[in-house]
Amino acid sequence: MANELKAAANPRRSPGRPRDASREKVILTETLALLGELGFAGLTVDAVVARAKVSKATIYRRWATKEELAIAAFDLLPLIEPVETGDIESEIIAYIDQYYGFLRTTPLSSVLPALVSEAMHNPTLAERLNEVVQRRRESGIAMIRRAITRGELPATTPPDIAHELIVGPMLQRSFFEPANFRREDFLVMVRVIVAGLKAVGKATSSAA
Amino acid sequence: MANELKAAANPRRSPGRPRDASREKVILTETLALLGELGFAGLTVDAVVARAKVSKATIYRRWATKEELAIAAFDLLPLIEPVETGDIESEIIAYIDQYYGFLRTTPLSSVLPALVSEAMHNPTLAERLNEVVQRRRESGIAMIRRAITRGELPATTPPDIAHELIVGPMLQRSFFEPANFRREDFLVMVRVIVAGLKAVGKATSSAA
Amino acid sequence: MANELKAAANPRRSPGRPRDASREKVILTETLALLGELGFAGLTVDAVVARAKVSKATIYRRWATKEELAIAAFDLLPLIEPVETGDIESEIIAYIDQYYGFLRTTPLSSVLPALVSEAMHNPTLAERLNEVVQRRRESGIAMIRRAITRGELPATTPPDIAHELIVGPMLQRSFFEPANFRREDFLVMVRVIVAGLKAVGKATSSAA
Amino acid sequence: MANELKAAANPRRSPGRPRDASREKVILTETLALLGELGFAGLTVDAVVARAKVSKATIYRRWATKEELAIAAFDLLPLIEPVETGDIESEIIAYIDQYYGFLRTTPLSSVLPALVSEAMHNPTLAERLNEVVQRRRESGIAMIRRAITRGELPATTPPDIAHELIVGPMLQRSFFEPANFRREDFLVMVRVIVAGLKAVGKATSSAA
DNA sequence: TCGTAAGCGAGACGGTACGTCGAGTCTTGCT
DNA sequence: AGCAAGACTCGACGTACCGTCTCGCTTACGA
Repeated sequence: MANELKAAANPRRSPGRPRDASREKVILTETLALLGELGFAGLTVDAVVARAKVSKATIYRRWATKEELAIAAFDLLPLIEPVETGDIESEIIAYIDQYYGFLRTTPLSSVLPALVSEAMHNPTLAERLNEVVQRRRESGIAMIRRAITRGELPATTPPDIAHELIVGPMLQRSFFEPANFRREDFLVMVRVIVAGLKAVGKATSSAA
Repeated sequence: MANELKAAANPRRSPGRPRDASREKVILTETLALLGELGFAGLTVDAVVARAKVSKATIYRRWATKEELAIAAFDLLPLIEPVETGDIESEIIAYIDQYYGFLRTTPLSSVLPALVSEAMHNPTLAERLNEVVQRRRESGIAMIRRAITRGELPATTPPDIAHELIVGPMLQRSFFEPANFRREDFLVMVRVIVAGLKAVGKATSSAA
Repeated sequence: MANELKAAANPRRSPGRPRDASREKVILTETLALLGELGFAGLTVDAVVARAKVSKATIYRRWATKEELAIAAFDLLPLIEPVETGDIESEIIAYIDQYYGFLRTTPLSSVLPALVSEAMHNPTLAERLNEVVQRRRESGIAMIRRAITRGELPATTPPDIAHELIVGPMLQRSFFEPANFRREDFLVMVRVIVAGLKAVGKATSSAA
Repeated sequence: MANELKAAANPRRSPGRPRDASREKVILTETLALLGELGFAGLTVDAVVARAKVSKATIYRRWATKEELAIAAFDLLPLIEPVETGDIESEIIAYIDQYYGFLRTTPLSSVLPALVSEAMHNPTLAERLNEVVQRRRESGIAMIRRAITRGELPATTPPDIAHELIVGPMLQRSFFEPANFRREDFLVMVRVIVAGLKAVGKATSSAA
């Protein structure tokens, strides 16, 4: 019968009024905006309510705490999109340049440390945060992998560790001296890292 | 009379009862303990008051905000004390080991990101935080300098940048994956960094 | 045709699916139960929804507010049914006994004051409430009238006022000291009221 | 020493900043005003906060719930002050007139039923309410006692029950038909009650 | 037999108040 | 002045309830 067909067609449709996807969007957009203006500590759910013309219940129905809301908003931020030039050093520089762009134009630098801090004492949040951060790392690691495939970096290079060598100093600079995010310093660091990776790879392979 | 002598000896001595230095100690100790137990977000001044048997006024007479209090407490943490073995690679590893020790036994990982987050929108705090962090860096940079003096690292090595290459990944790991602070990963990273510094130094000096 | 006959027979029949009368019953029953358990302030429409397995829309299609719903539920309560013994004093006592029974077994004492309170600032509700209360008074007033007809009470006795003399103290006791609803006190009061009505009636008629 | 004298003079003085009595006054005054304007259901603590320029904490430090606050405010209302004319019937009429005055000029009629309703399911509140109501009854009962002392009412008259006969109908009228609080009706009722009390007293004493 | 109009359960939605909690300030009496 | 104690203002938190609305589905009637 028709009923059976319908049920079969969309068996998982839950009853009741479905959630309004547009609410999600408005909420996260305004959250992100407020995060940019005031930082995480200055973010209040009441302000989101006021600006998104949404009820508190609608927010808390979707995210359990202010922190989870912030992560969700944070997750809207664009990913870094590595370019492939064939020269890993310049690729990494471009990667850093993009990161720097985000740093200036998004609430990244305010949200991220706050969430990290909170995650230290909140496993649920830690997991959520980890998912998001992990996903953001992928494109960078892939960039390293391509350089290995190209033979530009040694085959024994561990991509995630190489990536960590790049991102670590960037993170340190953006957290502790965001005003001194000097490109020339990173040029030096990238040169050291790439040289180091090559040198260590050579040693390893010749040892083998 | 004795009074006149006292006044003459310390002309800037303000009138009234002098501050009780022991209060400072109790407050900071308890603050640090609470920071360790609950993290920065979980820290409340009322809790400090309760545990230190101190009045709120006594706290706010010394530090203007909860954040400044946290920095002051944080500043009590011991510094890393590099050992000098003559081999920079093993020295760095020892440095990392000590850092890891602090990570497990102090509220470092919780306090630091919270303060960073707050500092992003609060210049006063940013400056205070910078002072403290800067001081903590010094011993590590000195360690690099000694390696240069010994001739172990090229003379052209910029000590602060070298230090940043080491600390960055450590920070990144301790913030985002504190549970995976794996020693073997750092062994690899340190080898790459040292090799890179040497390689780049050689290239630079031969080019000169 | 049959259709025309039907339409003619019930010309005002509105189109669409007719209301399900069973819903009304379930809703009011559960409302009354909840009213008994939690009182008016503790009553929530959501709880009615949950227990009656009914949708909110179904409730609000029938009653405009929680208050109206409560009145409707309240109106289900049985009326007092006076007995006729030929002796007005014992009849009144029986009347009070019945009232006391309701007091213990129905949410009367909780619902009534709440509705009264609300009615003070809500004319619509006040009118609805008045209708219900008025209807409940009738049997008691009729009891007085029969006593007048029997000649037991003076012909000049105003039945509604006599009734009010009886009900007033009962109400006062059940509202402010429900735990002290002492039968012996009412025996005294009834004796006074009946004696008073007779004495005043005699004076009035002899004066006339 | 002086210390001991002081301590002895005021041994129960609790340490810390004492509560500001003026806050209490402002809060209760505004609560009463709002109660009058909006009734109990319309009363919100937030509105009290706004009008009294007081913080919520200051309110909740003193009263545990909105209901207790309402009782406290309610308790500010003036008591009925019976006049002594030597004629109990006219005294009762004057008593009723005063009550009627309060009914029109105070939030009595809105607050009282709401509190009664709530008290039915809240023993703590019930007790608080009972204290207040009991105190308000006293002057009326004393009025009856004086009439007994004067010999105007029989010595066997139970004062509280006589009082209840008067107040009951008044309560019933003010709760259910506040718009029809007709003086002439009460004139009749009072005549009946007084006549009844005298008649029953005579019967009792002659029987004895 | 089919379409139209309403009823129904489920549950999302805006709004509003609740009572709690924390930061930072102020006010006591005492030192 | 400093100190312990604790009241005070301000403002956000997360919860709960009201009354409205929007889904997909069902039920009756009338064309």
